[in-house]
Amino acid sequence: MPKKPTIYDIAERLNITAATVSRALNNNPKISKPTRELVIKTAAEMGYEQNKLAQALKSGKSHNVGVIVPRIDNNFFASVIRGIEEELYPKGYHVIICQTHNKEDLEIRNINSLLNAQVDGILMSISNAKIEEKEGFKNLLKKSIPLIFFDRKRDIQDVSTVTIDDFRGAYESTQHLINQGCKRIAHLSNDRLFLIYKNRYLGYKQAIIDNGLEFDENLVIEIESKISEGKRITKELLALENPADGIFSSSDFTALGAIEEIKSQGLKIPENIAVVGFSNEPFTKFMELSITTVDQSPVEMGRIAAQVFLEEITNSKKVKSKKEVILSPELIVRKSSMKLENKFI
Amino acid sequence: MPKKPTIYDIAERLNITAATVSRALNNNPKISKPTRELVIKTAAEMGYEQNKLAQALKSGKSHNVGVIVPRIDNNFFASVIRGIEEELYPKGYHVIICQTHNKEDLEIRNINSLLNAQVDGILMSISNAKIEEKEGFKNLLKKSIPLIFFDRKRDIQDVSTVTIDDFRGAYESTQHLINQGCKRIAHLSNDRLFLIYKNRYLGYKQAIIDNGLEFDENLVIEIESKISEGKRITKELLALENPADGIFSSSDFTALGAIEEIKSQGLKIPENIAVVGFSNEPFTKFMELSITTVDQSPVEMGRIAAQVFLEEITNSKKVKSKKEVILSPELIVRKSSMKLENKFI
DNA sequence: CTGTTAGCGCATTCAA
DNA sequence: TTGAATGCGCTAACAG
Repeated sequence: MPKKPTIYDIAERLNITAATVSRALNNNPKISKPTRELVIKTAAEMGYEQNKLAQALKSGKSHNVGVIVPRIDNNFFASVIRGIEEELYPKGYHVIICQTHNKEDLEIRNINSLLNAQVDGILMSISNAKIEEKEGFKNLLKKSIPLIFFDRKRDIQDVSTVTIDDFRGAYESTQHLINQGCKRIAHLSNDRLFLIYKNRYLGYKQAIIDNGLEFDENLVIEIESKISEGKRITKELLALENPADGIFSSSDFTALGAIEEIKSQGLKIPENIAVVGFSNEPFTKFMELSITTVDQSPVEMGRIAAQVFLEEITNSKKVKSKKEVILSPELIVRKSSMKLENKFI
Repeated sequence: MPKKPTIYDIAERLNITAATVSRALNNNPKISKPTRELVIKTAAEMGYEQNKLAQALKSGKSHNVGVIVPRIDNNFFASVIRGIEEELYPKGYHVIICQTHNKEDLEIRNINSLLNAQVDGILMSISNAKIEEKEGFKNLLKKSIPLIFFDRKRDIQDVSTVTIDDFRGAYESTQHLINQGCKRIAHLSNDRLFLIYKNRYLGYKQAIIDNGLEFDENLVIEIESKISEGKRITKELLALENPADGIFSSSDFTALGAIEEIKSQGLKIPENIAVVGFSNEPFTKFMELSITTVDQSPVEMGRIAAQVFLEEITNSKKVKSKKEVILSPELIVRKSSMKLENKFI
């Protein structure tokens, strides 16, 4: 394995100095055309490749960004990461992945570890419901590197965010269920310290109220985003004396659990109970009883988050500024909520 | 934003030298306990954090590994990456993600770009059917860093691989279809320059022959792993004068396309045609007509690939050696191939 | 046990 | 336009 040539090796071969080589390779204007061309040609011959580590150490820019998500094998997060990578790779950035598994301490360790690695920015979907109270996070805020939240965010000064309009997504979903004739709609929520769940809850509530239906706090339940949890809680909901005739779930997984439970009890979907999920996970489309859901355009979300990062890194001279991007949700009506008589609504 | 303290800052404060600080921080034995403790305490007070870039430049180890996949928003690859990340993070490595979108030239650029970034190893599932012929790849082979192929591999000297036993997975799938009574089984294949597809084809063929059925090359079709392609080709298959009564697909996506087409023609699954896919994508399980498929334990595959990397990085003094890990596939029988009379086979 | 020195590979300032 | 010198932050060899 031959040692990698450095700019010194090529300088020596050409009887010039490393500085000149560096300039030639970096399109520095202060260099003669013949020299530049000679250097570039020789570099190619010698199989020279820039050592980005050295460059990074010198410049203070690693050209790496860290992305922190609960887990990557989840279509939503994977798609966001896809968008981020696609946007950043052409600009010369690499994407470093960290998973939190929803462990609060692991998230903080991820942050520190990325900071040590000198990432130029961090894009994350948080796992700590009150992340702003953690020491490790405060530490991150003090740095001058861009920090961007996507999807699961908290409102924190100087931290830009990219989300969809969760309130609207929830409002439209609930309105859709009401249009289908539902009168008593349950809401499978999640920890509302996370703004996305809070906003979905608020959108749901507002739609109920705006339509003159009775808002019943007992029909709102906070559970983890798991199929089994959806099942478990739906069993309870169905056992109520006055059961729901519609379910708006803040997660496709709990919606799926709900559907399984409803079917196992011999009830019809959507006739007896209509169901709407959230996120447009692939399985919601492929199922025989396809699930109505809200699309969050995750790839786009990733792209935008990456763009916000690029803007912030560019305008870094200016004062820190916060940018909030809110994408439009798209309600995708499928069989789980489409009652026959209303097929075209 | 206060400037980050370096070991010099803490050395100055303590009236000692940076070398001593470095030693204290790195658990070097040649240092007195009081000094070490004082340094550690002071470092903590000053909010010191190690700059891994400098360490990397000095040591030649970035503690980053590159992972190259066609795309990340695909459950199989996302799960492999999950496994890799989980295995490597505790060892102090970060995972850098690159996507090829199945573009051969992009894959080569990804390799170069990761090499520039001084990654300590590359784990990849290839997009170039004959990657060994590409200049950029030969270049990578010359380096002394570990290279590991997972899933989509090529047999190349010195390159370790982690795959499942595709031959066996295919053989068992086909045998299963035969057990269900299928006599004329089609195979939706893919570019067989990729060993995984070649082996699946060979396993299929062997099962046909071993069972004394007629092997008909016309029933083997190479297509891209897309739902639409599965649909298109199934339409052709069904139009044959002597159509198939079973389909073994090397991809869940083409299997899904096949199922959609079969159903749209009013045929029954599995009664008229039984279908088996490959990969155990989540949707195969959630569908009403769940799809029989072969599980590749992707998270495990990622973990193993990471372990192979760690072994190679550790034994780097020795000669380069090639390791081949072959995981067991697991046939998961579901409705798409389970004929009623054979429910328990 | 601790200090001194040097260098990883590069880009940039100051001279010439 | 080019060369010489310096430092990014850290570690390791060599002294002492």
